[in-house]
Amino acid sequence: MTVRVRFAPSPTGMFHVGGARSALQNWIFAKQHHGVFVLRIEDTDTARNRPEWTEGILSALDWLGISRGSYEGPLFQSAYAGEQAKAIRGLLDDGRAYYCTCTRDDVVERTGNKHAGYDGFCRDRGLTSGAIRFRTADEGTTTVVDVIRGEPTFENRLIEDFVIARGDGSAVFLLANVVDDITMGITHVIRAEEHLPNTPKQQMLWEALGQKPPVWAHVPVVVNEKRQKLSKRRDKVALEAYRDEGYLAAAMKNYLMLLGWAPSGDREIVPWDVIEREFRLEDVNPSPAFFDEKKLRAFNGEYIRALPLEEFIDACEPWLTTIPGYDRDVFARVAELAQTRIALLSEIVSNVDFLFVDRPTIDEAAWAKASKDAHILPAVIEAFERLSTWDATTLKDTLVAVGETHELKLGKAQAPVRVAVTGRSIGLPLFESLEVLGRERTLARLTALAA
RNA sequence: GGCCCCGUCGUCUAGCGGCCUAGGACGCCGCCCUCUCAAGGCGGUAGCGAGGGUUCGAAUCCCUUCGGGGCUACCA
Repeated sequence: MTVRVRFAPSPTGMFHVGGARSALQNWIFAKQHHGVFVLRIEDTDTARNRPEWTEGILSALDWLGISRGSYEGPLFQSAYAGEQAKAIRGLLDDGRAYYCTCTRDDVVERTGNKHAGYDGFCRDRGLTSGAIRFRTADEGTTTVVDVIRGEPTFENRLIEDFVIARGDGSAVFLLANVVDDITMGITHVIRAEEHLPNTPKQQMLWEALGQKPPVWAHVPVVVNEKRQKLSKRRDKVALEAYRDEGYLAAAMKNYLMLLGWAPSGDREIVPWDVIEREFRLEDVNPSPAFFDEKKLRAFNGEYIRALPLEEFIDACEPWLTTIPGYDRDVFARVAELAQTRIALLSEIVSNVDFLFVDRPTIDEAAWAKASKDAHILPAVIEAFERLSTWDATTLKDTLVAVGETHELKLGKAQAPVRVAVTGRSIGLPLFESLEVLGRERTLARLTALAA
């Protein structure tokens, strides 16, 4: 039997990093077993269903290396309404399901317990319309065999007769999800732990529909610093947001896979093919993992530094081309110096923008500090003007000399020059920057601040 | 409230009865290097939630307890 897994996101307008992790895990599992990865868009909630949302999912997967055409789909849950209706009909005919017209309030009123599950009021009323509930067993237990969690067991009497279809006949998630999985021949369901409580219900459905349940694997949820499940509402969860800040896909993938799992040996930053080879679902740590952006950022810095120079330059361009006057050749001359100084690609802008703008914006706090020694500027200008060669070494020697006559060490002497020329107190090595900037522009900026 | 899951440094993890006076990574701190800032090098900080067992021996097995989380819709 060939392995078939699925990734089934609902279109919400952004791609959740936790979803990215699940997608990657499913993808690797399929690949390891020479199986098939199915992408199913769960679009049955009309409130969250827009074509562009789906496109967002496809491009996010693309970014992660799960490219279009390399998997089955996208399939749409809405396209399987017929199968779902058929399954519901069958369950009704078999007496496994029944119509119910109770509202939540009715149930609470009858049971006097706002936490109580459905009381089975409509079981034998022989209704022919309303929502449809699945009749669960009153005794016994349902055991879910889970690759990561062992065998969680649930008491059937505590599982209420749950709704499988709305009043209009359309399938509800629990049922639609199962019918689609059956229709698509899914053999392994790898998804987030939040679905674990649903699993006994879904397993009952698989069995009632005459199918052997799939192998389940509930991976731990990704949590925030307060150890709550990462939510779109309060946390930074959009994969797109990280991408736009300049996180590299490779770093993100590596980091995501380390949430709940680790490759062999005392190492964490490893090539993707090692992860693909070594990852084992059964080795996934069952406890929730904190999404630590600090660590992700450190990983990203390492990945950026490991980039061949040309690739680094290419990778920076989407951010650099937003600077008027950007020139690739000029950037290429300092790229190597910038590479060790950024952890996010977006940070490249503040490191090199002074090379392209007419006049840098002077950071006030930086100038307030550096201007204490700004009295050397006229002497620096004079010395620089006399230079016959304009290169980093000469510039440095010159500033050292000027500094000495003013009893300023290089560390002090460079400050006003740096701020005047780049606008900031921190940045690329100064003399290489001046060399690339050129004599004319350097002197103009020094003169402007010397006053 | 009920059900279920989880519990090793602040964080992510290694560990699957002796190799552990618990290893690595991020963070943090210090030192070195140094024109700023990084990068790099070196060193340091810090943990088996608690209590009972089982065993010659427990981070590893069992029980209890405490703590955290998830689910609990005619959403997915």
